[in-house]
Amino acid sequence: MPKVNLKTIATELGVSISTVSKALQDSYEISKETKQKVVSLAKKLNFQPNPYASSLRRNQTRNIAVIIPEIANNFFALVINGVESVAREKNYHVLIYLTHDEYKKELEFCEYLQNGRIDGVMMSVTTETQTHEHIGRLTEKGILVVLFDRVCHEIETAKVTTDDFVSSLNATEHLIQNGCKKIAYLALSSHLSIDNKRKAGYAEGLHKYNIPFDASLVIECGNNENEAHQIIKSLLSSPNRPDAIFASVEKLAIETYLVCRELSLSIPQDVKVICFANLKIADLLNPPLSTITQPAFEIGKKAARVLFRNLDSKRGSIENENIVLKSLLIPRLSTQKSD
Amino acid sequence: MPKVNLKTIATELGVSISTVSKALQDSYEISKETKQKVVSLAKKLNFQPNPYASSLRRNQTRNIAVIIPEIANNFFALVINGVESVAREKNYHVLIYLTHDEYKKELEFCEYLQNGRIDGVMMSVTTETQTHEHIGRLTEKGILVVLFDRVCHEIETAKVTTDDFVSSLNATEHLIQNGCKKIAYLALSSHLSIDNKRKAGYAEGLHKYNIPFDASLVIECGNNENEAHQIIKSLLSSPNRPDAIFASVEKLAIETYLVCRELSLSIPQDVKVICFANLKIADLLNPPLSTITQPAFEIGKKAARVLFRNLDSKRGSIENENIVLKSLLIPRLSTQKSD
DNA sequence: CTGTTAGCGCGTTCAA
DNA sequence: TTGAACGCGCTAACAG
Repeated sequence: MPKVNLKTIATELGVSISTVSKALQDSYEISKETKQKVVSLAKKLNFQPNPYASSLRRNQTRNIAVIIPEIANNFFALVINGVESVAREKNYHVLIYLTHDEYKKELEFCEYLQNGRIDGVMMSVTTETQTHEHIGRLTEKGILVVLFDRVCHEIETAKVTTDDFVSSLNATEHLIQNGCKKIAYLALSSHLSIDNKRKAGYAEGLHKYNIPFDASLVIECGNNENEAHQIIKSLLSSPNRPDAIFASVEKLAIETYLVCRELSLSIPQDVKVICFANLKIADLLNPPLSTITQPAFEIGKKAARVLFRNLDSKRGSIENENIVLKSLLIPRLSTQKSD
Repeated sequence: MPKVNLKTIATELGVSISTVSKALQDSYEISKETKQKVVSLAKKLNFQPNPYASSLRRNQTRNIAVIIPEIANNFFALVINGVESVAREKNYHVLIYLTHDEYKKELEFCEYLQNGRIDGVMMSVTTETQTHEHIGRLTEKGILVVLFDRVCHEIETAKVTTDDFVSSLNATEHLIQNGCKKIAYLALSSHLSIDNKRKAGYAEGLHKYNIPFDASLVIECGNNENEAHQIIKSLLSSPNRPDAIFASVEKLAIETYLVCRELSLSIPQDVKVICFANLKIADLLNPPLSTITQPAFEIGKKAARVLFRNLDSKRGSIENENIVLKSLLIPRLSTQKSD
C-alpha cells in the first residue's frame, strides 16, 4: 500500500507540489496541458487528497455529529436516514453519538466535540436535560448547532420541530368526537419541550369541548419500559379507568397495547388509543391504533440542510430560525366505527 | 471563540510547545512541577488537542465507518447501537454510510474511504453485491475491514455472522413438527451468503423429515416492498397454497402478515409463519409469529471489538477470523397449540 | 503560468 | 529536563 500524495504526483511529473494541488482544484492559474497531465496521473494512481490535511488548512472537517437519545427507535432511525441522504449530496460525513437518554452522556459529547473533530452538531436532547449551557459552549467554540424534535427553546440556534400543539389538539378532538370523556395523557418528562407542547394541545382539546382538565390523568411514565408498563397497568386496572389513552410517544403506545392485552381490554371498545408513532405498527396491529406520524425523514433532511447551509456560508455562527413541519394524523377510530 | 492550542499554553507558561505536548502526554522526560503547571492550565483553558492534527502525525484518525444497506431496520439499528457502545469505550468515532441496498453506492463508499478519513470499516454488503474487489482495494490501502451478517465469504478478513444454517434448520423443523408439509421459503437474493445459508438450513430441515425439496417453493422476493407484496400475494392466493411460510428476513414476514390479512387468511390456522426478526413485532402482533432473533446488539459489539483490537495492534492488516454467534429461536406455534 | 515559502496543530527526533 | 527543528499532507500568499 504505497501512499500516494501530492508529492508523489509532483515528483513523477517533475513539477511542484503546489502546481499539482492547484491543478487538481482546477485553478485558473494552471495551463490546460499541465492540468491534463496532473489529472490523468492522479486518476491513474487513484490519488485522493487526505481530508484531514485539508481540514487543518481550511479549518473545516466536513464531519458533523448527530447526537440522539437512541437509535433503535423508528423516529430517530428515519431522521438519520434523512440526514445521511443530504450529507451524501453535500459531501458531508455523519458521526453518530447515542446518549441513551442520559444527560451525563449528552454533556460529555458536547464537551468533547469542541475539539474540532466536527464542524457542526444536530441534536435531540435527553429527557433529563434541564440546562443548556453545554450547548452554548459548543456554539461559543464556533461549532454550529441545529436542534430538532426534542429541543431547548431557551437556546438561540436553528431548530426543526413539528406542530406538536396543533396535532395533539386534533388528536384529542378525534378521541372526544369518538365519545371519549376521560382521556389519560401519558407523558415522558415535563422537562421535554415537545412533551409540554403535546400536553398543552391535549389540554386545549379538552378545553374546547368543555371537559375539565384533570391533572391526575396526566401521567409521567418516564423513559424506562418496565416502569412505564407498571404505571400504565395500574392506570388501566383501576375500576374507573380512563376510556382513552393519548400516548405522547410510540414506546408508551406499545406498552399500552401490551397492557391492554394483558388485562384483556379490547381496543378500541374498552379503551381508545391514539399515539405519536413512526412505526409501521399502526398498519400491523390488530386493531390498528390511531396515530400522529411525524415526518421524521423530512426532519432529518431539513435539519441537515439548515446546518450545511450555515456551515457553507462560513459565518461561524448560525442563523436563529425556527422551522416547524407538519405531522400527519391518521384517525383510525372513525374507520373502526364504520366497520 | 479564542482557539486554544499547544502554543497558547506554551506562551502563557513561558515554555516551549514540545514541552507542553510531552507534559500532556505524561512523558517521563518532563518534571513533575512542569507537568502540574501545564496540566492545570490546560484544564483551566479547557484545552483539547485537535484530533486531526494528531491524525496527521500518528497516521490514525480513530474514526471508523459503518456501511449498511439501511438504518430504518431494527437489526441494523441495534448493530449500530452495539458498535457505538464499544466505540465510546475505546474512544473511537462512528461514521454512518447507507447504501440503500445499492451496489453502486457501496462501491462509491469503498472507493472514497480509501482517502484516510477513517481507519477501518465495518460493513454488511448489499443484496446486489456479487464481486468483492472493491473491498479488497480497501484492505490494500491499509483500511481494516470487518464484515458482519451479510458477508462475502470469498474475501479474507474478519467476519461476524450468526448460525444461520442451524437456526434455519431448527425453524424448519419447528414448522414440520407442527404439521406443515408444504413450506415456502421467501428469499431475498441468491447472491447473499446469509440467504443461501438459511436456504440450505431450510432444505436440510426438509431432508431430515424426508420431505422432497421443491424449488418452486423457494421464492425470491427481492428487496422492494411492493414487488414482494405482490409475489407473496399471488403465492398465497393460489388454490394449492403452502401451509407455511419461512421468511428469511423481517420485511418479508411483515409483508406476509399484511397479505394474510388482506386475503383473510388466519395465522397460524391457515398459514403458519416463521421468520428472522428483531422487532418487538412478535410480541405485539396478534397472533404472534414464531421468530428467529439474531443477537444484533452483540454482533455490533463483537464486530467493533474485533476491528478496534486489530486497529490498536497496528499491524496494518487484519486477522482473518470467523466469528459465529447464536440466534434465538422463539417457537410460538407450540404455545399457540396449547391455547 | 509556475514555484517558493509559510503555515494549519501536533508529535518526535535530536541537541543542548 | 527542556527546546529547537522538522514533517505529517495540504492550501494559499506571494514572487517570479
